[in-house]
Amino acid sequence: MSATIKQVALEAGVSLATVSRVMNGKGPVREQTRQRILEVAARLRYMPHGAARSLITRRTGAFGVLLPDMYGEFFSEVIRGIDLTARSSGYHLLVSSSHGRKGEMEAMLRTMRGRVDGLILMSPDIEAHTLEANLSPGLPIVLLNCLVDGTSFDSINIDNHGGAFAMVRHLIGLGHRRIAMIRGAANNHDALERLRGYRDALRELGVERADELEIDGDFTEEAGYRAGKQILDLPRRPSAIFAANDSMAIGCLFALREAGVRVPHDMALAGFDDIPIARFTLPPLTSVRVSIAALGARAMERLLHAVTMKNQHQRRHETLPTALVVRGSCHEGELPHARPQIAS
Amino acid sequence: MSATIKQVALEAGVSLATVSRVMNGKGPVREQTRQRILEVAARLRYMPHGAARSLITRRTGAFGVLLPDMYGEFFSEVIRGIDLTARSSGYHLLVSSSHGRKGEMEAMLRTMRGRVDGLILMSPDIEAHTLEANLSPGLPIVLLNCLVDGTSFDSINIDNHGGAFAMVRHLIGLGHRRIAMIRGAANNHDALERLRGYRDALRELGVERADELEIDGDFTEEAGYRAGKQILDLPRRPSAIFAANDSMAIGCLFALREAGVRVPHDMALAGFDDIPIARFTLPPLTSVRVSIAALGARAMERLLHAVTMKNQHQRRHETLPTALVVRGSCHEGELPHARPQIAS
DNA sequence: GCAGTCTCTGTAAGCGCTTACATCGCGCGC
DNA sequence: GCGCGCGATGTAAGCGCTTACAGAGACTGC
Repeated sequence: MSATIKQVALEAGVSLATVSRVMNGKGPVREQTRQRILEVAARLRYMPHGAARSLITRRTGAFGVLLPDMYGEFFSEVIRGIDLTARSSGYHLLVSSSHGRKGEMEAMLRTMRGRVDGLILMSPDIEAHTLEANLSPGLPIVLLNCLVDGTSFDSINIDNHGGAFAMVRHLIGLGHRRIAMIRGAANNHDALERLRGYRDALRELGVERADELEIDGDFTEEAGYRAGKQILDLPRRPSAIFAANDSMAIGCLFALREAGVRVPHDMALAGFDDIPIARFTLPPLTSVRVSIAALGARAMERLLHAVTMKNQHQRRHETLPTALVVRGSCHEGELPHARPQIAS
Repeated sequence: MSATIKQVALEAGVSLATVSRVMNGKGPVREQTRQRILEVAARLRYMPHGAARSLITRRTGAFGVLLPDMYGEFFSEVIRGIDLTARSSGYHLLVSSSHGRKGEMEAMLRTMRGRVDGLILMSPDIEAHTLEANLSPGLPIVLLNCLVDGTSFDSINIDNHGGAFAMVRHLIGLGHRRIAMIRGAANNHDALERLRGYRDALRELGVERADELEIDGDFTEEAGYRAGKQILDLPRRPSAIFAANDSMAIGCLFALREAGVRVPHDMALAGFDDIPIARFTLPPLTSVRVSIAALGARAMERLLHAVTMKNQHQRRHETLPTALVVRGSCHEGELPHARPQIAS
C-alpha cells in the first residue's frame, strides 16, 4: 500500500542504498541527489517500514510497559511518568495490562521480543523463575513494585515500610493507642510492606498490637467500606484507622459517615498514596505521598541507562522516599479544604 | 541473544519450516516431531521475533494511540477503554503523546508505518491535509474528538453540543437568567461545540446572551480560578456559571470560596465531563457525564472493524450521547455527598 | 501394480530495510 | 602522466521469519 524504498529508488533513478542514506542522513550524498530523492519520497508519501528497520538495526525505538491493570489514577500516573521520560529520549511505549491473569502476563512477556528494546514490568506477585522463563534473554528490564530477590533484575520500589511507619508514629503522636489497619491485597508486596511498617511502628513505640485490629482488604473502595463496617462492629473500637491505600480510606469514610461517626472527632482516618481525590474528601484525607509519576520516571531512567550503557550498567534495587501529608482527617482545627496546588 | 528459529531447527534436526509450523500451529506435523520441537524451543528459551514476523505477515498485533497528552483522568480513561477492547481482541497498544507539538504529532504518524495495524488519533486541532500527508497510505485510522470534515476518516465525537444545551436548559429551568460560560481552549473542537450548545440553548429558550458573560479559559483548573475572579468582578454578576469542563469548574469553585460566595446559594455552578472528583467537591458538582472509557472503547471497536472487514468497512462519523448529572452545586437541598458508585 | 491421494517435511523466495564492501570517476601532487 | 585518496554511488548479503511449492513415503482403490 505504502511506497517502499525500492519504488523511491526506482523513481529517483538511484539505488536503494542511496535512498536509505538520505533517509537516515548518513554517508555522503551529493546535495542534488539528496534533494531529488527527498522530493520523490514526499511525492510517493514514502515512510520507512518500522518492522523492516528494526529487524536489521536491532532497535525498535519502543519500550514495553506491562501493568496489572489500567484503571485509576495510580497506573495513569505511572504511565505518565514513564511516557514523559521515554518521549524525551525519543522512545515510544507499548503498554499492556494483564488484568491480573498470570497466563496473559507470561504471553505478553514472550511477545515482547523484537517489539521493544526494554521492559518495565509491574506485577506485584510475579516470581523470579516465571520471569526468567518467559523473558527474552538479553532484554533489559526494570521491575516496579515487585518483590523479587537477588540482583538478577533492576527494581524500583516505594518506601512503603517507611511511609507506613511514619504515619503510625504520627497517629501515636496525636495520642492514639488503638489504631486499626485495613490491609491491602494479600501477597501484594506494597500491602505487606505497609503492614510491616504499621506493626514495627507499634512495636518500637511501645503500643500494643491486636489481631482484631488488622482488617483484610484488597485496595478497592468497596473493601474499605466493608472494613469500615467491620471496625465499627468491634467490641472495643479503635480511635484511629489507617487504610493501606486512599481508595480504601475513602470507602471506609463512607461507612463511618453512614454510621454517623464523625471524622476526625470520633475517629481519625488515614490513607496511603495521596491520590488527588484525597484533597477533596470531607474532611480532606491525611495520607502518605508517593510521587507516582516519579516512580515511573525513575524506572524509565534506569531502563534507558541499561539500554544505553549496556555492559557498564549495574543492576540494583532502588527505594523511593515517601512523605507524610497531614490533612483534616486525623485531627481537628483545619480548614475543610485547602487550596489545591495547581498540577504542574 | 535470544535463540532464533534456525537454532531450534538445527537442534531438533528439522527444517525451519517445520519449527515455524509448530510455533504457529498450522500445517500437519507428526506429534512426535511436534513434541521434540516444543521441548527444544523451551530449553533454548526460544520466542519468535516480533519484527521479523510482522515484516512477512504484514500484521503487528498492535494499534497506535496518539494523544495530545497523558495527564489527568480524561486520557487515562480513554486509554483504559481502548485497552480493554484491544486486549480482548489480542492486540497491544503503542501509545504516545505529542504534548501539543505539531511536529511531534507528524513524526509520530510517520513512524507508525510497520509498527501498528491501525491508529486512534486524538488531536483536536489537526487538519485533514496534515493528516493525509503524514499518514501511511492504507493504515486504518479512527479520529477521536477531532473536527475533520468529509468522510475520508472514521471519527467518534462526544455530543458536546447536546450536553451543553441540556445543562443550560437545566439552569434556565432552575430560574437562572444570567448564566456565564467559561470557555474551553480556543480552536478546540470540544470547546467550540460546548460553547455553541450554550448559545443555542440561550437563544432557543429566549434568554438573552451577553458577550461579557463568555469568559476565556483553556480547560485547566488555573484558568477556571482566574475566570471565577473575573466573573466576580463583573458589574452585574450572573447567578450561574457553566464551565466548559470540570477542572475549570473546580478552579472556579475555589475562586468563589475565597471570595466568600456560597455555592449554590449565591451562585450556581456546573461543569462538563463528570470526572470522578466531581462527586467529591463541596458541594458536589453538577456536570455532564461523558462515558470517556466508552468513547475509547467505541473507537477501538470501529478500528477493529476496519481492520477485520477491510474492504467492507464503511467510514462514518459517530456521536456519543451525554447525560446530565445533577448534584448539589446548582440548587440546595441535597446531601453534601452522595455515596459514590463503586467503580466496576 | 500403479495412478491418485494424503500426510509429513524440506527448499527457497522474499518481506523492506541497512550496511560492509566494491566500484568508479575525478582532482591532486609530484 | 600516473598513482592516490576521496567523495559519490551501486551491489549484495542478510536480519528472522512465513509460506508456496515440491518432494517423499505410505496408503487406498481398482
